[in-house]
Amino acid sequence: MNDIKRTQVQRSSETQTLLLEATIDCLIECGYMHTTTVEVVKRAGVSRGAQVHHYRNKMGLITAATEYLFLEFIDEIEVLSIELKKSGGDVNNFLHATLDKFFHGRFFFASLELITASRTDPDLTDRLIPLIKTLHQRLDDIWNRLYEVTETSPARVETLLNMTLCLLRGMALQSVLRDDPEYYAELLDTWKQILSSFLIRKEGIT
Amino acid sequence: MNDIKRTQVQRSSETQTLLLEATIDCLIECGYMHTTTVEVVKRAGVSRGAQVHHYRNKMGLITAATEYLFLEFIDEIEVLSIELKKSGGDVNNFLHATLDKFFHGRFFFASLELITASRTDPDLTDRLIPLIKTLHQRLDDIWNRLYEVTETSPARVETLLNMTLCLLRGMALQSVLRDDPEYYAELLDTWKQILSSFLIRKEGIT
DNA sequence: TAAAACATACAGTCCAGTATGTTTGTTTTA
DNA sequence: TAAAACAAACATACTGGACTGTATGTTTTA
Repeated sequence: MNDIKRTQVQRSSETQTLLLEATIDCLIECGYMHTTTVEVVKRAGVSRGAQVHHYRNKMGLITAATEYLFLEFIDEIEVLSIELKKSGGDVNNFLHATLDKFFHGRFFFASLELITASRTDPDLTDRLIPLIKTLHQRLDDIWNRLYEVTETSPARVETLLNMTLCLLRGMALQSVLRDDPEYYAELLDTWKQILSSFLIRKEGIT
Repeated sequence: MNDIKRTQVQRSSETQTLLLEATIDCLIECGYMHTTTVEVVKRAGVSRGAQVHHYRNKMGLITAATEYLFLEFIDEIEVLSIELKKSGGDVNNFLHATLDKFFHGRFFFASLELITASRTDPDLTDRLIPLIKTLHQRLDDIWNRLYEVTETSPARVETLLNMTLCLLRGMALQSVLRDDPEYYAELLDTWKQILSSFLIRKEGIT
């Protein structure tokens, strides 16, 4: 046996991570509908008993995976924003990077499954709302630390952030049935033009 | 018996309508995940045998219901655009009406269920793509008949339509977990301002 | 040796598809 | 034109599979 002795907390932590990662992968590849506990434990390579030991039921597993996913996403954005500050990039850079996270990262499509499922599941809704609120709060903070609006802007910084997010969300959703990179590039380009005439980088922070 | 004698085509047509309506209702109220053939026939008030007679399997039922839904939606938009032409309304009116259809009509949330499900179901994707294409083509036509861009606009009419749709889509999706009418009103208002500086109503048609 | 972590087996439920039987409407024919 | 033959529409029952939750047994660490 090549069994290295692990502490209980190590064993727990490692098994939990395996389960949460598998759950997110499953959400993305199979959808909420086919994310079954059986499929998750199969992907995680642990037994059904282990899953049930750490997460009493399916809802507990889904909730924990969602929290895990959201934290990962916002941490990535945080890193991005710090790099942007350092490198002195412009609006487009951050926007582009955020878009990239949306389209090519695993955040959006996993969220899509969760949000769609929660629409008809009050239980899930109750669990997701606080998690989403925290996420948006942290996004607002990051955005506000980076930008301020021009004098002629028709909106506040938060409004422009939220419009950007809605636009990205709508584009990502459409991309499920329309695979057309040029189309999305054109939309995004137009939006960048509009946005950059209203938003300017905050000065004074290197 | 108060059985009125109906012809075969009448019987078929009425049963099919019952089934399609029930399917859409079920998609909205239960979600794709819980839209089972059993639940649909219960809502439609017909037997399982009747359903299977008209739609060989679940996929056939879903596909037919989707086509039904899309036709209904685009017909409503068509009516709206004709009324707009007659009354000489502006961009905001049509936009507002379209938004209303998105949020309060049954089109968006049923579509959301279908699109999300199709993301992990190649079979469903194949069936939805042609339906979606037709829908967007007809929307493009309507929009092009109504508007033209200003000389300073950064985009073509289609691009602005599609940005509008993405924005609405993103807002509607967010509304699942954030019930905040004022928030959406502010986003929409800002977008209207931006849009109206780029779009003008076509002349020459009463 | 007690408790946490993990594994296996079972029970109840629900669903899609199928098979087969019954009713209703339509066509044919005497 | 009325009855017989046929086909379409509708109904019921069964089958096999999948999933969640639970119960109970085994291994690993403290």
